[in-house]
Amino acid sequence: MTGGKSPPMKGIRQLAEHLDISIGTVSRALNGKPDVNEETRRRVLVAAEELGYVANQSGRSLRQGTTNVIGLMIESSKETTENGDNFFLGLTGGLQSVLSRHKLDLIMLPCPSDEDPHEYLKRMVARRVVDAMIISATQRIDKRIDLLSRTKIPFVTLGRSASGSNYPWIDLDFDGVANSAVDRLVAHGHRRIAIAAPSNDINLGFIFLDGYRHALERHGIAFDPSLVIRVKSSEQGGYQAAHEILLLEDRPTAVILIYELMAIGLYRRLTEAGVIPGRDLAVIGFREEPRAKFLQPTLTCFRMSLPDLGVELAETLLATMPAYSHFYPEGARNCIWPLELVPGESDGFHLGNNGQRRQ
Amino acid sequence: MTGGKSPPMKGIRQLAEHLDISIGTVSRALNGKPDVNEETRRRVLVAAEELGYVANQSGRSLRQGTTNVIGLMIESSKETTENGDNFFLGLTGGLQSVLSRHKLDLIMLPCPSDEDPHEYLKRMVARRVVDAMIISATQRIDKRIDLLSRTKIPFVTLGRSASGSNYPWIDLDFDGVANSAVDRLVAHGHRRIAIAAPSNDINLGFIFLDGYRHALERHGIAFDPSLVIRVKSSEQGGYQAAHEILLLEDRPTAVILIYELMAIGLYRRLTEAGVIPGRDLAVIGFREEPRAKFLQPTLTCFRMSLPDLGVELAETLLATMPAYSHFYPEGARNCIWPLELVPGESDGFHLGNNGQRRQ
DNA sequence: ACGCACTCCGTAAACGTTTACGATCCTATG
DNA sequence: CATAGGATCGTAAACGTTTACGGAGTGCGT
Repeated sequence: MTGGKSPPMKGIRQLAEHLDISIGTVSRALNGKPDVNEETRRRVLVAAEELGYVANQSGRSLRQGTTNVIGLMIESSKETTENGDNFFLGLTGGLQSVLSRHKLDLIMLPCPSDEDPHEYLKRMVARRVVDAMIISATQRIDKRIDLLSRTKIPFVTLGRSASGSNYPWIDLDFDGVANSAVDRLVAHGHRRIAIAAPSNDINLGFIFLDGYRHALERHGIAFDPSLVIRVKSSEQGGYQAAHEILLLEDRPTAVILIYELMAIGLYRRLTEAGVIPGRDLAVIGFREEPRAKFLQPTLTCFRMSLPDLGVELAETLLATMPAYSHFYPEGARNCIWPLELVPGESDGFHLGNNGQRRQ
Repeated sequence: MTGGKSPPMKGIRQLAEHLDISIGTVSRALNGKPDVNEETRRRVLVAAEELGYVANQSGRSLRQGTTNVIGLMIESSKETTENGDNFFLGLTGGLQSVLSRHKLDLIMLPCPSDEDPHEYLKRMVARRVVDAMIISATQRIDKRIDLLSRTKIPFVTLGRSASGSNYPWIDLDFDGVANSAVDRLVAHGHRRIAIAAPSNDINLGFIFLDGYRHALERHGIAFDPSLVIRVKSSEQGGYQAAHEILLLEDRPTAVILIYELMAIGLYRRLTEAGVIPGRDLAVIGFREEPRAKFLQPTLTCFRMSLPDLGVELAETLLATMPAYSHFYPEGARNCIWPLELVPGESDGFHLGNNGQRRQ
């Protein structure tokens, strides 16, 4: 029933002429400004709906200096691409539930793999295509944070950098995960626990390793550098990790993986060597994902709610934006996001020998 | 070394004043227009780089009526979010490799799960935030196609609808996949082949089933409606499918899944019943994905190159855009994207009994 | 009758670009 | 020398909005 007669609507001017009202009043009516008769407002809204008029974003942005768009930057590195994108999609639901309340739209900005993320971000920011930014995969030292602070673009990062802490970030509780994993394994009698993590450049890996060391310390277990396997967070990395573990003289009885995707490669290499995960080597992975459910034996790993994390990110971001901060007086920032352990079979707890070798 | 002295650059006017050149000339210099001295152009470019000037997108869009942004709409349905997939991110690389050649940027537009995709698209289109659209998950009858055609926004769909065929689309070769799967199973002696597919509303399922029927026909096998299992394309759907298959009186010896994620649920239910995939029931899945590699026995499925598909999509889209069509004179449209079979163990071919029961 | 306050609306400027048009200068050609 | 024409640049209009400002009308109290 709607629309279909006049040319598809050029702009607010046509709408004003059609109503025989001034263009300024139409704008005020549409934007809920006070100085307009309720009856006229109704007429305007009806006509707008009828003719399918929606304000041109460029004109509006140009005038207001604001775009009403929040950008979620995702760098489609080769790894990310392989890993899958349900992480970001999982986030969007929660993000949008908060943003839409303020009539803000979310767009995802995939950084081309052949472009420097810093340059890409710079371009996007300079072009003023978004009002604020959410960035992830934070490096230990990340130029993007300086850029955003310097240009005064509101932002929040998923993952903290090592640099100054005076910016809003949210990070996963890698420390807690490492501690919890070690605790669980030690309680099961394990003393030689390996860890597979990427280079320390990724802050994630750094914190993870740190938590691991502290947990060992807490249990009076000496830290053995040879048990730190440096591999990529991928299937191949997992294969490589298993390979190196098998070569160790005093072979560990357990291994903690920083990423569940590594488990598939690890399983494969172990199986080749006749070593059965869960029985001969306890395995704990990091994140629960649909994929992890494919594994046999099922992987013990950690779960988090992506939608809830999205909500937290959005609220933290809005709290830093002058136009919206009064909605979020707490200004909650620098949150460490908890994860919950999901028991599986890969740590061997389901087997009879839940030996309380706790000396 | 770059930037850092003057206030972060307001606009082209400041740049012009700084150079003591008229604003028009600066614009022409930056945009590579001919009427400008090469020496001045150099000066302008240098100064722009130095001061970190990048044209404001809103101003530019408003004047030119073009945004230089291509939108990839992704609807984050509950299934997509939960399932986890690398599909869209896998596409972006190929898309961008083509788009960046024309200085076009790609943004991903995630439709909120609580908003009608059609309304969402309408909003985005009306606001003129993108020059063209790529939409996916096409329904058999999809209002979005009418909307885009009516408003004359260039677009390409991934997946064809049942309606008029006079628009650019690219679709996966479900027909070929179904045929190839049936051929393979029949060559192995199977006669009772089940298929698990979603409702016919999804055009994908419709075409898949159609290919399946034709393939059976070709081999002189009667179509048995009871072998068509209608379930959701998810893990639960797979479980459900296995359950229903096990209940059938004249149990099929093989099953074709429309989505590899179903395999995990299917495997689980089969294992519960003591039926071993690959030995007692041949299984062929649809799409190769990192997570399919988690399965034991490995899944026979079909592979495609997502980056290449992205390239094809981008080129098809550009071919329909007046400003770029001359780069793609073929105007290639309506392409059916081929897939390649990846042999695994789940179809039992690796076992000795590659029985040539071919009557 | 006058002024004041209030409601409602129209006018026009401004946002940052791009670009059509015309002006200026220079060179070559007659 | 006059002039045509090319090279280079400046001027100003236009894109579609929003919004500060002021004007017209109305009602009310004095």
